[in-house]
Amino acid sequence: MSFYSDDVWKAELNARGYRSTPQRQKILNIFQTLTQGNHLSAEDLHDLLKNDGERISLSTVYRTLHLLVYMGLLRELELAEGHKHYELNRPMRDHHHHLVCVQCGQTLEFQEANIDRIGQGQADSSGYHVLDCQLMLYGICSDCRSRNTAPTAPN
Amino acid sequence: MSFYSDDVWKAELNARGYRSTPQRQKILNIFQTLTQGNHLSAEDLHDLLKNDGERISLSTVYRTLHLLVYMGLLRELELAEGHKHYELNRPMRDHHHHLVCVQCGQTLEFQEANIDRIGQGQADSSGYHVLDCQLMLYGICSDCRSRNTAPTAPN
DNA sequence: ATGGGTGCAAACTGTTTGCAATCTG
DNA sequence: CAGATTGCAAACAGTTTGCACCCAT
Repeated sequence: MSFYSDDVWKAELNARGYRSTPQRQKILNIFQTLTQGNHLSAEDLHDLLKNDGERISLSTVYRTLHLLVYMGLLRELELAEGHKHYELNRPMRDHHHHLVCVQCGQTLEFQEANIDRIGQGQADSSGYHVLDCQLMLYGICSDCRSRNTAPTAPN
Repeated sequence: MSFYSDDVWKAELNARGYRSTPQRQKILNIFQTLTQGNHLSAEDLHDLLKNDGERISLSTVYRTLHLLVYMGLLRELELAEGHKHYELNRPMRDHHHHLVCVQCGQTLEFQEANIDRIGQGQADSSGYHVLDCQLMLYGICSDCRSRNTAPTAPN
């Protein structure tokens, strides 16, 4: 299920002028072994590493996340929580989209190859190299709608 | 070009237990007269109001933006700048999507009715009431790609 | 040995909140 | 008049940055 072995990724990093470090290897591995559909915040990832007994600072976590997004290996998700989440970017397969309830934060995932196709087409015709393509649907789930019979204040 | 006249919106607010205030009216009007394709951050909006001689606090701007998103009148955009932008939500017409270059931040808009149709279908079958549907494409524009012959560091 | 990477702590930015005063219905 | 809304200032969360030390290449 791994896309990059440690040394292939090391080569990839070196080719771009970056260096392979234990922290970077460890972080990529966490994402590569993460169950499909899970996503981590910077804080989540930091805790996870700490619990694993790793010695790593939150700054390095942030710096590595940026690097991985920049290299196209991770995708950055803006869900309902107010902070970013990250997951492995699987451009061709298992690529999915998100449906978020703006009231309770419930998040559903779904796949839809047509969207990726359309997005790819748009990017091509604009000369962009696609790193990520996400359809974000924001709405109100049926539970919240039924709970809303009485007018409620946002927040 | 206005969707809500001041008193129709007042009625809408009252029907939901909210009150119409000069600040809220003013903010909605700004968005309703904003040129299609423009979007404002909370700060932008606050400056705009201040320059117009309005007396309004940044907190109220934030609170009103939340309310408008919650009511489905605005859509919240996560572009490349690190803070949120808002624009009028035009569900049926002029609805568009964004293509963002993660390196230079250049943003292109495009329309694609099929996406909205697919999104709507997904939401329906999950029991969601859609407030917003946005396809976000993140990539690297051709200018940045050609500028990238030498490896560059992120940030 | 060179210069990229890390950890730490401090700074920063955008956003939220508590509270007293004010305005709307 | 009751209760929703505002402005202010202080608090907050997540993220970024400067710098001295460390480690890959």
